[in-house]
Amino acid sequence: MAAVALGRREQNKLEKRGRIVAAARALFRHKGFDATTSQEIADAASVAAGTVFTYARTKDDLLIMVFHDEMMELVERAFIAAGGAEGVIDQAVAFFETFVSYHERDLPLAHALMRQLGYVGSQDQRGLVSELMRSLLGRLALLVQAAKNDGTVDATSALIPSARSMFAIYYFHLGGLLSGYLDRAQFDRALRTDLGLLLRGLG
Amino acid sequence: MAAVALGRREQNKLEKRGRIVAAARALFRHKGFDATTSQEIADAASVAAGTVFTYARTKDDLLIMVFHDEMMELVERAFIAAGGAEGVIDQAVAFFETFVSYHERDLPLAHALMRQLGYVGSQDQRGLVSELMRSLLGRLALLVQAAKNDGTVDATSALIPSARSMFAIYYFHLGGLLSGYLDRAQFDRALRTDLGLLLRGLG
DNA sequence: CACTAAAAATGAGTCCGCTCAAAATAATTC
DNA sequence: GAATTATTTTGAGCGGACTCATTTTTAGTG
Repeated sequence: MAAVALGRREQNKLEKRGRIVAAARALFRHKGFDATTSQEIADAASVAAGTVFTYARTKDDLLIMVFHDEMMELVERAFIAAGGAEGVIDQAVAFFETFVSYHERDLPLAHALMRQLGYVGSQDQRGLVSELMRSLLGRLALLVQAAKNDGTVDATSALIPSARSMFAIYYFHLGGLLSGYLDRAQFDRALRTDLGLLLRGLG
Repeated sequence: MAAVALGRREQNKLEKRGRIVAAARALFRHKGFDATTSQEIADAASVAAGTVFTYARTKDDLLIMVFHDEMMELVERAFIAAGGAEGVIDQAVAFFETFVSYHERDLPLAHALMRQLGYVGSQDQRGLVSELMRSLLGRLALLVQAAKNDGTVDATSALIPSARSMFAIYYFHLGGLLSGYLDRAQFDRALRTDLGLLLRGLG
């Protein structure tokens, strides 16, 4: 194997970090974010209480870390799911529903995550979040590009603005769903309606 | 005066609540949200530590309360500001810039507020937030309605979906601004671009 | 007015996220 | 391989949000 030029130090750190994030993930899923104490995470990862905070500045950072990897994969799955649909709207809906289905398995945790995404504090977080956002908007932009080639979408529409507007609409309604303003059916309807509006345009 | 059918009890509660929220507002502005302790708020309002939490379930609730009244007024000011512009886009931009200017006077506090809006916990919060949202979307819808009468906006466009899509776009970029991904100039540009896209439509 | 019931205020105490000085461990130098 | 330096781990301790049994205040009643 190449690239095993990591000393014992780096090896250990990487492995320890993995244990901590895995412990946090398991506990967050099992007991919920708030009900999980940093001490429990430390115990489950077999490290001292303080060690947790050398790998994550705050408990919130830990939440972002827990989601980051899974979400990066989800983006790919969502993109594939979108490919199974016809037309930008249905593709976008399929894309976003992949995320919603994922969140529906643990709504409270998804809610906790959304709190963090709305409040990116540390530099570490910013890095992880913007990486995720770039990946997600990139995939969405590919869908728009394909529609432009089809002639469904106007050739002059800018890719990134289109993608982020779609995401903005999704994200707004996701907030409604997770905060309990909308049920799933209302969410689906609102998402489709507003994406349709974006495609046709107000004017 | 009519409607002074409030007993001493209700009077006192109302007055005390006012003192607590005012104290919280002053301290949040002066020291920041995190740096302000609930004990300080209690002291400034001349109540015991525990009393604060009979008027607000959590410190976060207090933040929502602090903003609620001001934001309700801001909606009206934003609507008036929008009236000074021509065309839906410029009107919407003027509308939203009223909020941004307001937030710019205390970006960290605005950031803290946004964290809460993304995580509505208690029933109390839901009430305040949805009241605010209804008011805001209502005003935005009036702008769209006016544009429909002008013929600028298609007569078939649904009012509420249009208004909330505009808001979703604004809110997404506001997050970028407050989290430090965008500076003010980038924010302004992105907002205008994406609102324009919504008006013209992708298709 | 006394008296009782209900509501509100109180503040000492609990719990938990996070810090930081000291201890342990790994890398480096001679 | 001993001594030195650099990095990582540790866990007792601190600060602060929030709780709840007790006390105080108000509203109702004869």
